[in-house]
Amino acid sequence: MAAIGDVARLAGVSKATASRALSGGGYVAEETRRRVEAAASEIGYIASPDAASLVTGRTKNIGVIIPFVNRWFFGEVLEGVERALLAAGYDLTLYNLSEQGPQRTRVFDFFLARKRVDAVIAIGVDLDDHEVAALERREKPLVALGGSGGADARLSVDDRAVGQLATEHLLHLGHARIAHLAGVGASARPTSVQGQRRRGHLDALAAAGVLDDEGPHLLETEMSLPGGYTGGLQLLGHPGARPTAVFAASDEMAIGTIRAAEKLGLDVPGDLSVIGVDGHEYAEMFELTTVEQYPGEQGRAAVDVVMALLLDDATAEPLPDSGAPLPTRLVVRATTSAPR
Amino acid sequence: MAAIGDVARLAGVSKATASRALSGGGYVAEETRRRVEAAASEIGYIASPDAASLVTGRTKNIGVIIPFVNRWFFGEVLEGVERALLAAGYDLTLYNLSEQGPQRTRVFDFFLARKRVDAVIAIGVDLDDHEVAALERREKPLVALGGSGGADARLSVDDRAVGQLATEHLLHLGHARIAHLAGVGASARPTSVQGQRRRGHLDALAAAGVLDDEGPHLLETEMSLPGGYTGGLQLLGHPGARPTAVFAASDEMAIGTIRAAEKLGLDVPGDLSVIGVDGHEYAEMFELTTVEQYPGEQGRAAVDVVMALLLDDATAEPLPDSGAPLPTRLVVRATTSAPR
DNA sequence: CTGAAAGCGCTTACAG
DNA sequence: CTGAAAGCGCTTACAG
Repeated sequence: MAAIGDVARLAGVSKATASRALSGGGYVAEETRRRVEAAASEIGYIASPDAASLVTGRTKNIGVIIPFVNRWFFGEVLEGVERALLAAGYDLTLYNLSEQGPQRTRVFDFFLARKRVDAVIAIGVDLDDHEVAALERREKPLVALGGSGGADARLSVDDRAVGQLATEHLLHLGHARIAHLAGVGASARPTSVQGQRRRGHLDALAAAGVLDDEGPHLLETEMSLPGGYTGGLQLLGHPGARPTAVFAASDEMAIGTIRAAEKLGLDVPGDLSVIGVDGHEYAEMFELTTVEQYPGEQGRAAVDVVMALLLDDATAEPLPDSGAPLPTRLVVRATTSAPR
Repeated sequence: MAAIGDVARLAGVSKATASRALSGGGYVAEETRRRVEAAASEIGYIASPDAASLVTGRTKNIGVIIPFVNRWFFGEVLEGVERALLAAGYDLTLYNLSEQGPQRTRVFDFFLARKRVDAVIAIGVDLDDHEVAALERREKPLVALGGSGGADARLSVDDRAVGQLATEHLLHLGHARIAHLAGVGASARPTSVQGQRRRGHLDALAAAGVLDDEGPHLLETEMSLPGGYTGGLQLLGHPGARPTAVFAASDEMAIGTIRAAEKLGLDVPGDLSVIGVDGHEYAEMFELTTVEQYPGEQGRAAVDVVMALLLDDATAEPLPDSGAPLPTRLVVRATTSAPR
C-alpha cells in the first residue's frame, strides 16, 4: 500500500516536499518535482483521499439528490451533472430519494449530515423546513435545480411561462376546449414544477377569456408515459364535450395521451392536438410539438454554480446564470394543428 | 464542529469509550453507553467518515459503473442498487461511463484507483484487460451484472437462452420469416448481451431448420426506442419478402418497431408479430409480448453479493445466487399471434 | 526551496 | 468495563 512516505524516500525528499510536489501549491524546485513525480508513478502511488480530506476539509465529492433516475428529464440531468463533475475531478454520490417516508429522513439526517460531501445538488426536489435545516446545520452549499425550499442558489426554468406558452400555442391555433394533464400535486403544491405549469396554463386561458367555456378540463396523473395514457383515456373517453387539444405537463405524458387517442380511434392532430414539455428524445419520433428544455445543460450549469460557490466561499461573487431562467423553446411539429 | 472529544468530555468518559459506545464493538457498560449517546445527540455529533475510514480501511462506499443512466434497464438496476446500498448504510458513488475514450480511462486509472470505495459494481460493461488490471491492483472486490471481463463474481441472465426462447415463441406460432433487430456490436462481440441474444436467436432458427429460408434478416441498431423505430422502418420497408415477425433485442427496440409498423400501415400482430426483452414499464401499455427480466431485483442481488464478499473477505463462502442465471419469464401479450 | 513537527478525527490494541 | 497512547496518511504553518 504505497504511501507518501514511500514516494518521499524513493525521491530522497521529505514527505512535506513530496506532498507539495504532488498536490499542494507551495514552491518546489522544478527538478525536485520531476523526481517526486517519477517516484510516484514508479510505485503507482495515489494519494488517499480520506487522509487528504481529513486535513483539508475538502472531499472533492458532491452529493446529488434526485427523486427519479428513470424518468427522462432526471436521467438527462444526472448524466449532465456526472459528466461535468468528472471533468472537474469530483466524485458524485447519488441519493435517489423516494417521495417521502423514513428512508428520506434517513438520507438527510444520516447520510447528508456526515461530512462526506463538499456540497449538495438537489434536482427537482421540494425540500421541507426540516430538510433545509438539516443541510444548513452542516454549512454545505446547496444548489437546487427546479423544486422548491431554501437553497444557496437555484437554477430554474420559468415553468409558469412554459405552461402559458404551451397553452397560448393551442389558443393561437384556434382551440377553445383545451384540457390540461397535470402532474400529481399540481394544485396542492402551487410552487412545484407541475403547479407552475398548471398556473401558466390557467393564466393563458384566463387571458384569452375561454376559461368559462365550460370549466377547465384538468386532470392530475403521474408524469410518465403510462400516466399520460390512463389520464388521456380518462380525458378523452368521457362522454360530452371532448377537448380538441391537450396540454400535457411532460412529453412522456403527451406521448401517452397520443397513444390513448389512437386507442380510442381519434386522429392526432385531426381530432386532437397534443403538446408536451421537455424535448424528450422520443419527441421527434412521435412528431410531438413541445416546449423544449435542456436538462443535460442544466445539470452542467448546476455544477458550474457549485464550483463557483466552492471557490468563492464567503465572497458574494455574482454566480453564473444567476437570476435568468434557464432556456426553453417552443418546437412545433405535427401533433398540433387547427381544430377541425 | 463537534468531534468525538466533545462527546467524551460531556459524557465524562474517554474518547476511546465514547468511540466504543457509538460505533465500535467492545464492551461498554449499558449505563455508560446511554450517557454517551445522550451526549452525542445533545450536541448533534456525527462521526467523520473520513477519519473512521482512515483507520479502519473501510469507506462504507461502493462505486457503481454503468454505461447509461437513461435507458430503462440501467435506470432500474441503478435504483435497485441504490435502495439496497442505502438500506445497508452504504453510499453509492456513480461513474457513468461513456463507451470508450479518454474519459473512460480516467475513471479507471484515477477515480477508481483511489481508495475511496470498498468495492465496485459494474453494470453491463465489457471490461478490457487494462481495466480489469487497474481494478485488481487495488484489491477491491468487483462484482459484475451482465457484461464481460474478469470479475470476482458475475450475476447474469442467460441471454442466449432468452434469445432462443423469444424466437421459439415466434416459431411455435408458425412464423418462418423471422427478423432479428439486434443491438450494435452483436456480431462483433459475441459475448456481449446483444451478441448472446443474437446467438440464441440463430440457435433457435437452426434447430427449426428455417435458417435457409432466404437467409436471416438481421439488423443491428441502437438498443433504444428511436433505434427500434429506424431499424423497424428499414426491416419492414424493404421490398420483397417482408418478415412476418420481429424479435427485438429489447422492449424499447420492440416498441420502436411497432411504431414503425404502424407508420407503414401494417397491423400488429395481424401483419407483423413483435416480441421484445425486458419487461419494460411501457410493455403493458403497448400490450407487448416479451421475455421479462427484473433489473431492480438484479441490482439488489448484486448488492447482496458485494456485502457477502466484504464480510467473508478471504473466506471462500458460497455466494448467494452463485452460478444460477438470473430469472426471466416469457409473458405473452397481444403483439404476437400466428401469421395470417 | 525544503524539512521537522503538529494535527485533522477517529479506532484499536494494550494495560489495567 | 475503561483509559492512555499510538497511528491511519496526509497537509500545512513554521523555521530555516
